[in-house]
Amino acid sequence: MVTLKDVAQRVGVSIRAVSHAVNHTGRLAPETREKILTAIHEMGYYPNQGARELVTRRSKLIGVLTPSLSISFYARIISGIQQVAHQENYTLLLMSPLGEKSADYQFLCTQMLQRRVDGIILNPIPSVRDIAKFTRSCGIPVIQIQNHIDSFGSDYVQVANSESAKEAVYALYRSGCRKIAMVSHSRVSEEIADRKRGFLAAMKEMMPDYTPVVMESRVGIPDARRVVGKMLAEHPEIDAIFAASDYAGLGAAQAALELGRRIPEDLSIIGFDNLEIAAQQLVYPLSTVDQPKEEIGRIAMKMMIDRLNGRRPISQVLPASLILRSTTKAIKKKKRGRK
Amino acid sequence: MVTLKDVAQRVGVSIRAVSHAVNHTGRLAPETREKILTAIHEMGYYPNQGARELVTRRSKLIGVLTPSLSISFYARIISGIQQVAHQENYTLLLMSPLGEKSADYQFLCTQMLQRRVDGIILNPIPSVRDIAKFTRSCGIPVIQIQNHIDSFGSDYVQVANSESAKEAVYALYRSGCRKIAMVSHSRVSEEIADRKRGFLAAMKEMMPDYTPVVMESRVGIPDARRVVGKMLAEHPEIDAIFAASDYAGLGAAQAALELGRRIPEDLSIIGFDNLEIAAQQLVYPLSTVDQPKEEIGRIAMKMMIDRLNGRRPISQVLPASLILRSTTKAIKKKKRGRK
DNA sequence: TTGAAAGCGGTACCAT
DNA sequence: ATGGTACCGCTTTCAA
Repeated sequence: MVTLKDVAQRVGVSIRAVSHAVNHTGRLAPETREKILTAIHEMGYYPNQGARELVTRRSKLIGVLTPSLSISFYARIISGIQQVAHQENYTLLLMSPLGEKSADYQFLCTQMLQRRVDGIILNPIPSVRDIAKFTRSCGIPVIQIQNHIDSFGSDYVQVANSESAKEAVYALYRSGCRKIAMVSHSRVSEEIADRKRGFLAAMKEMMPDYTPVVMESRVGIPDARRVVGKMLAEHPEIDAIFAASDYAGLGAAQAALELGRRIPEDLSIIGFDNLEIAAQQLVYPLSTVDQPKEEIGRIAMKMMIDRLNGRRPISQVLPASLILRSTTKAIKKKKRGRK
Repeated sequence: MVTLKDVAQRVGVSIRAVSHAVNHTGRLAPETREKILTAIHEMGYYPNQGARELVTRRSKLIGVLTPSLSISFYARIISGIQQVAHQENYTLLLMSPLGEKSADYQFLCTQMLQRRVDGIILNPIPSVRDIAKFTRSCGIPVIQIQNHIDSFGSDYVQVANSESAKEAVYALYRSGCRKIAMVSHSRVSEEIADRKRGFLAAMKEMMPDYTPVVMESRVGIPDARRVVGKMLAEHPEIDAIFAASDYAGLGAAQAALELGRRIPEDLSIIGFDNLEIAAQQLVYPLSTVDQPKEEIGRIAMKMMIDRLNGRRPISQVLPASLILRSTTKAIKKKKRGRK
């Protein structure tokens, strides 16, 4: 590997001169700088970040902790993060645990600490609390996505869960549905709870006398399918389901189909997240609430950079938009129709 | 951040002692070591990898270059890589380009070089050749996944593309299909070409007198759908399609459905890759050739470690297995039926 | 404008 | 068994 010193010797200047040429900093005679730059190019010199970090105390590395890479949802968020990281010359250390155990997460934290990441962008993961002590102890900034747990500080970006849930209910109502149920998730997280709150509020607003059915499933299509199967058997009057996630929505669709219900004529479904898997259904592409994933990522990284530069970023709650596909009926009324 | 020196002062030993305690190396009195270890724990000391790298010339960082994170296929491979990286205490630098431009890739290479990655695991990406010069010039080992382009060296792991394609054709044949067509991809890559070779060989073997229809689409569902629509219009006799990828398979299914064909009665389809999106179709989960993605990742990383330790790993061609789901008819004959 | 030199946090060699 | 110390590649202060 060619070093600063090598370049300096070759050009016949001091190490310092080369350093400043690389970083576009300090005062340097234009001609000297020119000579150095061409030498750098010729010799294929690349500054050693590790060495740099040692003296500047900044690794230019951002840890991104995510539950699983194979969920396209997070991949899109990461893509957004990447976009602004790229501009600002930061490198991402993408970390996701092998299993669910909190030991796995501790391992990831250890790795991030050893690499001296400048900050951490935290997607919602289980056993979040275990990690808090790591990040607190070394005092590196954390930006939370979707969650905002106090022990990680106050910087977060998320979607308007409650309001979006309301919009979904309104859409269902306008399309003629009245017996609207919800499938929520049992592993309680704040964002899911918010969606449920929004659902209940909207139901109360539109139909004060009706008490909606709400059931809970574990995350994933299979369990949602099981739960919705039971739900429809017990409450055959249900004509629409608002699902706390697209997984739940897809599970609901599967259950309904198995029971011979037509979608959307007999049962309408709206999911949440707009996962690829929901969009790409050949036969029943799912109506859903779209989270602006890349935008979320971009904003999170921008907030990170603000923090790193000593500024105080402001946490954001983004609007989510309804995407009506095949699992909802066309909306009548005056309002504009399906998307 | 607490340093070696801090720990040494606190315990009252030399820096060297602490270093050896951390690395479980060198000779040390058991009691000294014990004292040091507890101090390390109490003080929350984490060795600075950057500093380590400077002297050991090993970053313990492996660059993983991948076309897109949001394709679950690569996520699964990465998961496999992760598993063995974890064991061997390597950290992954996951890199994927923002766009398709080769400038993007150069940027990623620059980042990897600056971080002094010990090696690169290379998934099949466009403009692969541009990258070769980077990796050659610094002479770091490269393990290729799926491809094996000579300019990157001779270490690769891939699936038996040609043989697997043959198996798919046999399965189609045994289920009673005779007019079997193929949808290939136009952006020529060696793996796709192999699948096509396998397809043609099997067809020639089973039905020497029939010249199968082969058409090409761009990667992605929409274009496959367009191409297959045309194909079925021009050749209505076609009763089965072998697709070079699940995207093509899904596009084929969509086109067939639009033309009023029943699946699998009128048209059978087998894809390739076993993507999540193909498995999770509510109504037409796709029959496909499963690539053992995690296994591929694990093997790639193992090969990487072998290289890094001066051993010469042997490149591998793994078997892929047929997964028959809803888009193929039950196989008659003596052989065992659907999975 | 430019060069010399200190020091960042480690490792490893050489004494003791 | 343990301590002292040179040095890895780089930034940055200080003098010239």
